[in-house]
Amino acid sequence: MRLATLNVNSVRKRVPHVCRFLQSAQPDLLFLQELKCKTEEFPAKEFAALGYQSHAVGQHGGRNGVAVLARIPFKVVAEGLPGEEEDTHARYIEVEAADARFAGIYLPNGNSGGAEGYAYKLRWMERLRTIAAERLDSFQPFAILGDFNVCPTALDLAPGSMPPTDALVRPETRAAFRALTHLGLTDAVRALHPGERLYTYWDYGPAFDTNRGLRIDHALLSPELAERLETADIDLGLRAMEQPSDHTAVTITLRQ
DNA sequence: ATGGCTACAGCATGTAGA
Repeated sequence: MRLATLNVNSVRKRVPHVCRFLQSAQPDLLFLQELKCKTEEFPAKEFAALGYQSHAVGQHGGRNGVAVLARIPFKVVAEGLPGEEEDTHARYIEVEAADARFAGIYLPNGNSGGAEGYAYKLRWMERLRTIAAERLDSFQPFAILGDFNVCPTALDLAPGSMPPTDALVRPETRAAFRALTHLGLTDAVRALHPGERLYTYWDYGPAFDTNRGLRIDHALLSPELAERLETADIDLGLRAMEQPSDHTAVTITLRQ
């Protein structure tokens, strides 16, 4: 089974990129983030033509938005992250497929909106930890894929590319990420590539050519799925295309 | 340390991204 995640930075601008990725990587499930469109504007037909059914959670105002594309049967079980009723951001989708639960997330960046913007990010991470704990307590195979907006360690960003006060690397951010993984979730890319400098995001401009990037897109696996982990790879070709997203895709394969 | 990019809303720039 193949699972993938990609922050598209506007899905309508990235239809060719997503289609190329679907055809080359052939994921069973692909989670998208930063749709930047309303639900009804999601280009479902283009993906259906390639054999992928989809479900989008869009948002008014051209911000956020998450979706799942699947070539296997799936059922959407959540379109938002529980814990804050007044939270209208489209940042969470959860599906049931292949006898497992998969969450696709777009975790808040946390650099805008001042202190409240960062506080929202930390609250969101705590809400995610709560949900992850519930899923793990029920012993259902579970994974979280998406744009976490967290560089977990110093190995996960180009040296000197960020001030230590940035919301992606702040100690409180990293502690919240560890609180999540310490529940018993495995960082798939890091598990198979220990010690390697790998990035999933490069700023627009010269950053990709000079490989000054960040590793902020992750796949976290419950023990049942981590035992089946076979490969975890980052698609550099997708980021090298014309008019790309500033992120690229992470793909993992599970045995069976 | 960030906006030198990019995208969006909506029509001039402001906000956000990371």
